[in-house]
Amino acid sequence: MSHMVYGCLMTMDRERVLRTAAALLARKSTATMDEVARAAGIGRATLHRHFAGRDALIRALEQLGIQEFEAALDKARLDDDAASDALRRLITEMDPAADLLAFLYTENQLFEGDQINEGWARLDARVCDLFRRGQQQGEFRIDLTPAWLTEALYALVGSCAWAVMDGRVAKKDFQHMTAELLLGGARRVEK
Amino acid sequence: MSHMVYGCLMTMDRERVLRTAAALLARKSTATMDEVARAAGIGRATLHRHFAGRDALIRALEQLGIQEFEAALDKARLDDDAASDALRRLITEMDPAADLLAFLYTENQLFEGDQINEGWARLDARVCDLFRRGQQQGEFRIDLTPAWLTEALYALVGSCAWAVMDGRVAKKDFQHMTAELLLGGARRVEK
DNA sequence: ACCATATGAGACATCAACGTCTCATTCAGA
DNA sequence: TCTGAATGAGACGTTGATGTCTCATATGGT
Repeated sequence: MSHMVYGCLMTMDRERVLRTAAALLARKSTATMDEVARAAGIGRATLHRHFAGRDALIRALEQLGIQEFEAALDKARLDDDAASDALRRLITEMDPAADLLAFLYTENQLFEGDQINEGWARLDARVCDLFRRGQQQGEFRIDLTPAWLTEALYALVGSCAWAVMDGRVAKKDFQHMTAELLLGGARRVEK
Repeated sequence: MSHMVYGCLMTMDRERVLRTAAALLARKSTATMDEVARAAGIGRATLHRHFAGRDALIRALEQLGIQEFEAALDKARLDDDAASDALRRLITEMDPAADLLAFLYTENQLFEGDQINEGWARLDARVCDLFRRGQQQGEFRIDLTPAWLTEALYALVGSCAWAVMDGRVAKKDFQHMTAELLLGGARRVEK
């Protein structure tokens, strides 16, 4: 049966196209479908065969981003040991998907309430729980709300990814810059 | 002469339109010229009489943002006393313009090299100098580059403004949340 | 070598936003 | 009250991106 091979090739290609699209759209969020196709090295018609339209492409990117972020959350084992170390692990795991997440973070404002993927709420909750645990265990300061720390994590990951793309921050420093700034701000100050 | 009155009214109105446009575009960066006009309570034709086109509107917003940011930098007296306190003052002064700056920060990626206002470089340098001074005086940690701390300031101000718009952070907490997180991350840790 | 499928290139209609225009109305100052 | 400028509403034409279509070609499996 060619169905197995067909399906496999499709998903592989689909994956590759999505990666390329994410990389391009992270830099230029208004990139044309034609530009996306060229960047992926395929024709515009083929791009439309994979994704019904621009909306479908963005939604697929959103889905991919949710998957990657969720995988990062799983791999980071947020409930193990100190919250600081868990946060460090999370940032490390987020690194490969930073571009995609940065794009989705700024683009999410466009999903005007009508159709927000419920996946984000679940992921938000997991991150929020980590900060809350850190606060309850006396590791993090309590005057910064978990919701804000969560928001700050996204913002710093996104802006650091953007700074790396623009050459203002070295790629190898991504984890250190993001983690240290956020941890320094979140950690409780010993008196 | 009606010219004086005319000019005054125009600039006043222009200012008001720009404010409204900034508030709207910060939430929905793809807002139509028609939506911008409606939001400002004027007709689309009138909007075009004030600003030659969408480009001109964005450029005017950019100019306004640069002005406001520069004024904030001046009022914050970045060279006085401790760098920490100067940074706190800066964030306080940025508060009123946070929405506009948040919009411009995310929108700047669209100015693809061809026409970047040189004003930003000057402002970047002033902020960067503040962080550098803090490092040289032993107040800030030196493993985070001034360029990254500058970027982080923009990112945190922007995302906090956005969080306030969405009700995830209380408006009165803007300064505290932003300043404390950034300062905690920037400050040198006593051993 | 053959055939089915996927692909790339391009043509085409559609559509939304833009920019320009006109015209009736409103409003402020003389 | 009169007059001229500014405004709002709307009617255009234009443009750029989108989505759909066809057809020739390439590719991969048999």
